Amino acid sequence: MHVDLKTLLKEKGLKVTPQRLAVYEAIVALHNHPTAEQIISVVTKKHPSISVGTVYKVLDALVENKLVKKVKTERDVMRYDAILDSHHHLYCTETDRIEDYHDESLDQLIVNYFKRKKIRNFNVHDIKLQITGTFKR
Amino acid sequence: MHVDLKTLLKEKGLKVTPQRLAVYEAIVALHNHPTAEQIISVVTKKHPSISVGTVYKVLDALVENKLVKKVKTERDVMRYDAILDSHHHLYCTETDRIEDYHDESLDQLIVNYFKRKKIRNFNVHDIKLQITGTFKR
DNA sequence: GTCCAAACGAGAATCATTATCTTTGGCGAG
DNA sequence: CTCGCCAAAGATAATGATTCTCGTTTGGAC
Repeated sequence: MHVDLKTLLKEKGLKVTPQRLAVYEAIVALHNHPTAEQIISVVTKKHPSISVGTVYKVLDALVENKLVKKVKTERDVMRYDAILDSHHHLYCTETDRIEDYHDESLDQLIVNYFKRKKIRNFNVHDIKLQITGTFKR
Repeated sequence: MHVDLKTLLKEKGLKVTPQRLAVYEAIVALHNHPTAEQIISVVTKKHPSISVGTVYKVLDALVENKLVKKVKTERDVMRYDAILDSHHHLYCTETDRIEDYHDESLDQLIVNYFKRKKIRNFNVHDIKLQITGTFKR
């Protein structure tokens, strides 16, 4: 079950527009970190009148309000992700696929580690693992 | 002491050119993950005849041969880094500064963790931590 | 229904990065 | 040391994702 975007937009004082709903739907439907290009392609299929610039503006607005996440890979364009919670990423070096990786006990381990060991001159807000490798066939 | 680039290039069967030396020197001198733009600026100060395209080609060649690393941040252009070993990154959300973070016991902890717990359908090659936060003043 | 800031559409502009094509020069063979 | 080949450099055009501009439309408070 996904949160209702209409409600979230209203809470943030943002207008509910068909364009925003369409873009958000597209991201949810595509899951797995689509690029702006993929999002545009899906959105314009249903709503051919929505312009490219608008999709980018909608994405920015959603990111700004933490309804969507922006991800960047080593050799790639931006990717977007309907937000859920903080998670790690598996990067496949062969196919460029990105998958989410959730692992609470790993998170616990790391949090505990940094509870004991501080980094000099640095306040840690968030830690994400970038796990590169290959998917088994 | 830094490794001698000349030797490394020769080993890889690459030609030793003043342009490659200059670019590599610039990265080493700048440390802290310069952008291509910063590298170009430093390089052309000493060697005004080196063209922008060449710097990019040199960077590609160095990355290709694992003499330099390419890093991408969330809202930024590419950054480069003279390679030494695998390390983690501290990202400052306030200043956009990136610093290396080495921590062998942390690496050990994580390696051990994944030695016990495998990820379904995925062969891990490398794990990097992306630690975001702020530097203390 | 009216109003107006917020959002949109269309397309131009930006700018980091790539590609193309010609010229140069590193360096191994002789 | 000289030659010749081919990788590499130079100059510049092209690309392409993203941003900007500006005139038009519209969500939603009143």
